Amino acid sequence: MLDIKLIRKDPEWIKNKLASRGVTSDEIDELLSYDTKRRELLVKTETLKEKRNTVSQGIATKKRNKEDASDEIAAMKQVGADIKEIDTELDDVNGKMNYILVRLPNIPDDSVPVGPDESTNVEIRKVGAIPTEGFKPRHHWDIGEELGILDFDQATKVAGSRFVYYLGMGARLERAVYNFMLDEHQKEGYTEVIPPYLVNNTAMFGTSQFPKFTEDVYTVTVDENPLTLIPTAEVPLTNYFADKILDEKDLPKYVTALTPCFRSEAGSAGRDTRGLIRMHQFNKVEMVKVSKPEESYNELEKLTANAENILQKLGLPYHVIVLSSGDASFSSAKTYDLEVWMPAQDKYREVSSCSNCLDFQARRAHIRYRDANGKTQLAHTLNGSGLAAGRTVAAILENYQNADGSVTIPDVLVPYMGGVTKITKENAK
RNA sequence: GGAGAGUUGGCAGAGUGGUAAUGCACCGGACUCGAAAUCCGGCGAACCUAUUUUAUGAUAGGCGCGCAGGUUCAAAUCCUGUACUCUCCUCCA
Repeated sequence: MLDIKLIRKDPEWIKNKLASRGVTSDEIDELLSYDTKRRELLVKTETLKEKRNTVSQGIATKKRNKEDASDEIAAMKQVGADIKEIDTELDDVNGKMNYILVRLPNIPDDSVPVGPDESTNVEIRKVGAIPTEGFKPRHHWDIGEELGILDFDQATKVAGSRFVYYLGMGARLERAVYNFMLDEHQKEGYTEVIPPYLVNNTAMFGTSQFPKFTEDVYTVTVDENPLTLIPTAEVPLTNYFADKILDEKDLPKYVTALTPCFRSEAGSAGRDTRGLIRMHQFNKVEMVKVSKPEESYNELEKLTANAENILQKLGLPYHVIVLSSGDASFSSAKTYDLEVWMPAQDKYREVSSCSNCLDFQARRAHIRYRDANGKTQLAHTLNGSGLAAGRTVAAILENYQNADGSVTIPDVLVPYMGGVTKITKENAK
């Protein structure tokens, strides 16, 4: 959520900044008119409440002295009615203002390319050589099904489309991948967390998935009490700090978690219908940071480096892009995507998204810290995948495939695979 | 699932209709070579608004006793709903 004071102070700047994020200047004008109205009503009602408080004290004194106070009480009856009326109007205006305010995306950083969508993203760097096998690379789903380590058909029968069974060495490989990631992040100073996988609406609002993106998630309701299956560990990890006032000396905070992620993928029908790329349920290792404002962009670079470290150690070619203003996620001021090379698709695919949300989530979730002067300040929050496990497995299958259909295990994963260096039809189960 | 108790400032803890005691902690001062102890004084979350100043504030006011409503001139206090915590019973990986 943006700071209404900031919008009030420089509306033209905000309009300009949010233009490429699908926000019209009319929306900002409407928002500001509600803000003006709201403040007028606040002054009115607060003046009346001050009067009520003063007179009520007088009534209390009189009553204590056994004097008659019926004139004051009669007068206050009207004041009370006036207050009620103004407060009702105030609630209405507040509601209208917040409806717009909580749906405004974050302001892109000055370093972010301005543009409408992914076509205006900019490549920052390319790492690792794209492999040139002497054979035509096959898709990971073909490799996986042939080895018997992935079963999409039976998963479709049991759960529906966009689900999968990992079997034998496939399951083992995924476990190796995320254990490796968690171990690496622990070395970088992240605290490992196992969070709740279902969260309430307040948490979903805190990280700004709600109210705008309710259709992208699965929500279960028991006795009228709705809980949402987390679409990313960002939600429970960031909300771990909700309603807290941290000590400046304890910042930055680094946490990491492996969780399943659940996404309805509404609106992506027909895209990536095969393979591990776009599932309703997938494992992801997430990194979350809470930092002081002046350090958050430096922390974003370090966070991105932590994610890149995984790809480098796995020997997977990738590139880093900075998302343009129109393509970045709702709460992000700046996002780097890491895209891994998928030989069979002959293109890069996203495996990580690293974002600095500034105080956008902190304002919603009340994540604050006390600075050296004892003043409370909003902290900055960051999050990044490190990495999506399923997509990483897909990338390993494709990049490490051999002509005979077997898949070589990246060196760093061999210890996690119990010494196995290659998945073949023979050892796959 | 059943029964009961509870939720108040960083912590502890009073307060059953008149506008949040008190203690500890914290800050300043005195005493002291310094500290502790003691004494004196101060400070009570977070948030919002107005005025003023612009830097990191000041002043006034509102709000605030888990949350949301209601009754009342006035609600921590009464009523309704709800969340959570604890204890006991039941059940359970």
